[in-house]
Amino acid sequence: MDTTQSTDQERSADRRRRELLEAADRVVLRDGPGASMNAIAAEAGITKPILYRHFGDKGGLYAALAQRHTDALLDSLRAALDAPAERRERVEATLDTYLAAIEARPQVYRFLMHPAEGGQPGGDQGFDVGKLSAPLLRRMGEELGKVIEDRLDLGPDSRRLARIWGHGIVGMMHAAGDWWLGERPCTRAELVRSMADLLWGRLAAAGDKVGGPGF
Amino acid sequence: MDTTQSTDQERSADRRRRELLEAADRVVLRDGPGASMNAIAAEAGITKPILYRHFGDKGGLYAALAQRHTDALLDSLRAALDAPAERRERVEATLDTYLAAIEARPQVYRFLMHPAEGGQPGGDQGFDVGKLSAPLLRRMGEELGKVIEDRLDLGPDSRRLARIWGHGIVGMMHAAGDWWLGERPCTRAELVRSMADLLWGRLAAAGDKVGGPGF
DNA sequence: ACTAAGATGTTACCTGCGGTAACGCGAGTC
DNA sequence: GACTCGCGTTACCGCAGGTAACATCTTAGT
Repeated sequence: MDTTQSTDQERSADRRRRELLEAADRVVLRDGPGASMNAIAAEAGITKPILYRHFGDKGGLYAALAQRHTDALLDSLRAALDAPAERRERVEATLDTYLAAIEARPQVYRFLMHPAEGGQPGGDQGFDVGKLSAPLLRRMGEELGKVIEDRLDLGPDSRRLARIWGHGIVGMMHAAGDWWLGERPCTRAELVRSMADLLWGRLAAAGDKVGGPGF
Repeated sequence: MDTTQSTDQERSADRRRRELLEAADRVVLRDGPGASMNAIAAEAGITKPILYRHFGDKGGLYAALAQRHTDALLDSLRAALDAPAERRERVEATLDTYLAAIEARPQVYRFLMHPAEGGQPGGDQGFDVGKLSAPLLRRMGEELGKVIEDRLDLGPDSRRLARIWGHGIVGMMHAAGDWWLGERPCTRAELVRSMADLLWGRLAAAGDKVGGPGF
């Protein structure tokens, strides 16, 4: 009759999907990535085939799960990036936001950076070289690149330069954050300051060490 | 009798090990990471248990394999880093060396950055947060950190700063290289120049864009 | 009211993986 | 000749991802 029924069904299916995702989230948060489909289904109170009907395969579920977290994190980062402040302050705020996020929920972070391996045997041949690294890194790199291009005046090659810097800075943040999370060699604030110093050219400005090997 | 026998045996075992590693290398190069132990054993003309006797488990084999390539790449990088030239030239040479390596053999690169997932079910609980990212990244970060600390005069916090920068720069190189390898948005030389520009403080020096949103 | 359709859920199974136990066999040693 | 010991095999276990086939309950059509 009216559309309420179809919308009800639609809503029901959608709600179910969200419930499943939340269950999956709990399991991944508890068991880390590599959580089995069986475990996730059990947590959701159902059995495997339902998961497969909703998400196709494990990659689909993980992609859906990853997108939720990625979107959330990207929102935080955009907020820090858009704050009304000096450029250096904004950069530091963005770095700090990212680090705070991975510090608060390392399991989620680990899951986002380690997306399920993928690649079934057969057909993958011949230098495919697609989706090498985590989608989150790519998305963050692209976003930052856009922001840089929008905000900064970089001369003729502005577009190319901005994208390269976007991916580069995100990679720097990621690698340093990963190492820091493992070894905790200093406070978060120190790490943020040090990285900002690097981006502000202190590497180029530093003097050679006296008595160095050969020069 | 004399030691020739034991040395012969030793040599034999060692040679076997090398043969197996080379076979594994071929398979990984062909099938990418995720190559099965069966496939590797078949390529070597033997069966699985022999692999397990030599390397313990899949992680052991992959670790041995990874170390060969990692050592080779690190040697190249050290050479570029130690060249007698201006700092900027050395930085560019190092970046270029890395990019040339991943460009020449993307499958190897992919394998090195995607180390086997690990983590058997059970016991892994409770915020372990170890070995999050690829060992190659860590090693490169540490090495670069040492070089920076040795060469540059960074004031009081020299040690901390150098390590942070080491990991950060390596991460920048990795992420930008990964993205570049996938999309090929520019030449290698352009990428190298752009990254060096970033490290040389062009981000801080750039002017705000006129007509930007709000400032 | 009876039936047809379709979503929702199940059990039971297939394939392929990492990993291992048990056995076979040839070469040296006493 | 018996004993061991390195090298190799077959056959198997457990568990993962993924699927086929069956059961069920709701809803629509006549």
